[in-house]
Amino acid sequence: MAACSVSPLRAPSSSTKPKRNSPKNPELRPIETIKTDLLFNFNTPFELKQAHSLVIKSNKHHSVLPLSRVASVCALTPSFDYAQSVFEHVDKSEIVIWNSCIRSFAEGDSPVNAIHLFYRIRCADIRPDSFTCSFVLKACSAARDVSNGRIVHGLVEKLGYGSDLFLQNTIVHMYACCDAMDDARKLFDEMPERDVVTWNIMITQLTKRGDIGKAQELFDVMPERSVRSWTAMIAGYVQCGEAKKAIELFTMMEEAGERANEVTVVAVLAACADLGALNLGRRVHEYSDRCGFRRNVRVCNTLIDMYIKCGCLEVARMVFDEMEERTVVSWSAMIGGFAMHGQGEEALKLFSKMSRIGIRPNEITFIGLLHACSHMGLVEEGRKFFASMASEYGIAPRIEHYGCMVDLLSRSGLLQEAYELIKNMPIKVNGVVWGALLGGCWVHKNVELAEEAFKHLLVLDPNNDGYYVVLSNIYADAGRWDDAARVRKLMRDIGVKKTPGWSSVTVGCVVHEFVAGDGSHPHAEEIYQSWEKLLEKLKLSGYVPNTSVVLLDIDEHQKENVLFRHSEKLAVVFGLMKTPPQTPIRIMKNLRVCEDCHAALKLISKISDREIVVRDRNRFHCFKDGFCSCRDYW
DNA sequence: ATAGGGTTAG
Repeated sequence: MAACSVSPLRAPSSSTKPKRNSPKNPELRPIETIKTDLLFNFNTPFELKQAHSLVIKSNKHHSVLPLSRVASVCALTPSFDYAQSVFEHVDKSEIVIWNSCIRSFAEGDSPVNAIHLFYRIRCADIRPDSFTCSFVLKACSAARDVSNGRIVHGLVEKLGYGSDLFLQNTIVHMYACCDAMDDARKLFDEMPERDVVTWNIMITQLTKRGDIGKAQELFDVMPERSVRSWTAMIAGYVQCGEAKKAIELFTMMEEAGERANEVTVVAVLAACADLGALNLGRRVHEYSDRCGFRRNVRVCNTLIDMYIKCGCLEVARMVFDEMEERTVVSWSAMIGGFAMHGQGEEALKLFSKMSRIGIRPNEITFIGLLHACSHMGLVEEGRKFFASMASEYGIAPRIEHYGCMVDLLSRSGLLQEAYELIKNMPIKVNGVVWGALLGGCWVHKNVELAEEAFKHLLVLDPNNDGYYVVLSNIYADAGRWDDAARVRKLMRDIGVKKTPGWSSVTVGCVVHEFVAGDGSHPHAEEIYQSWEKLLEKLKLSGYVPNTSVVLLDIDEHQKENVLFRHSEKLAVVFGLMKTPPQTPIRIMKNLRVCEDCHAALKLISKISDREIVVRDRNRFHCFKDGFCSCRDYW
């Protein structure tokens, strides 16, 4: 294959034609072996010839499948002209066989082979047709090989296929995939004629690059839209974290009379998962049932994820149990879901079941498992899983896994061991890892190590307000008020702003949002009055406001007022007011629940006989009868 | 035989 090494795609002189070599590895294998391999399992020219003779004997030499297998092997061995001699007696034209072969390489694991084969075809002076070009361009996209892509582009023009719309689309796609967006855009702008696919390619590629604005511009002006155009935009908005816009667009799509397909459903469900939009999620679930989309594994996986992130673990489990086939993604989603909901035992049980039936875990499965161990304080179990990643499954732990381990160790009070783990990590430490140690230092009151962790955080992630808040809390807990104040001053000096906390609660089909201290809500007056009444009952049940979580230099009374306006309190009061008794209240919050709200919510669940499900930044808290599913360990 | 969306974690 090194015969013509100048440019793989230029037509060669005859001297560069590969020679017909004798087999390098003529190991003799009994013919029966080849038979049982169904003629397709050969890799040396010698085996190839044996297989060929079998193809002829079995009278299959007219079918493309064994022939393109023969051709594929030739592409990787020095038997190219032998393959050609095979094709001489076939009723299909030779280029058709090569095309099918290039295509299967282009769509397989090693698209580079498609490019190698194309080069051999050019070397043999065989004229590519437009299909050949489209397949090899597809391979260039997959291999992100823009230089060969450019050469094929030139060749397309030279061979007179330049005005073929199919090929133009493929070329635009190729440039975009190879990160040559300017070339793609230029070509797109210059195209005399475009079809809906052309527009869709541009839109999809722009959204993949996070350029949702430009994608929207094109979407707005395109002459006609297909389901795929809508889907690309919806998926694009989900990808860049704008789930609300995604759902708006989905509504518009329905109004335009377009019917969602499996891919649309996946994107919309992902948006519901992000927003905790259970009602829409349920509607899409029913729609998927009616359309038979539940046969699709990805639809089910996304459904599971949606229910998990909307706090409906049981429904997620039902969808999981009803699936016809499950992939590692299904198992990982479910394991991670149990971990997120504080049901570590279930997560581990599911993992054993998964292993028993022979599904190999991937790196994401382990993130769920380590989370589960962390939430249950299962240090030994976690250590074992962590070690088994490399030793049993050949998966190198990534930074996220180290983060989980540091979290597990430091939450369990093994702060020194966690610190050692960080110091001996074979990969670069990030803020999340130090942040996990800092969190452990808060729980276990270790000021010195907290200072050490914070030192690194100040370098790695100085704009993250959470770390200042935690360190300040640690000082406050230790009675070191001056130091706590110093941290707050440092925060001001650097210009780090505290992320405003918000919570949302769903009432009927409407999501109501509350920001901490919210006086602007239309029902603010009503909510505050309700809170005062609730507060009396809370105090009778033993609630004592924990003002230490308020890090402002104000007096106790003012601190209480700040505390009582925390967004999750406003949201739960509103939920109690506006939803029927006994129904669960579902709340979402952008930050972690503070200690005081956590204590209050436990009591509220008891006093008002309600299940309160709170989706935190990290996990779920399910408050019921005065207890929380996190067992106060979060 | 030809081009364009999608799942788990962070």
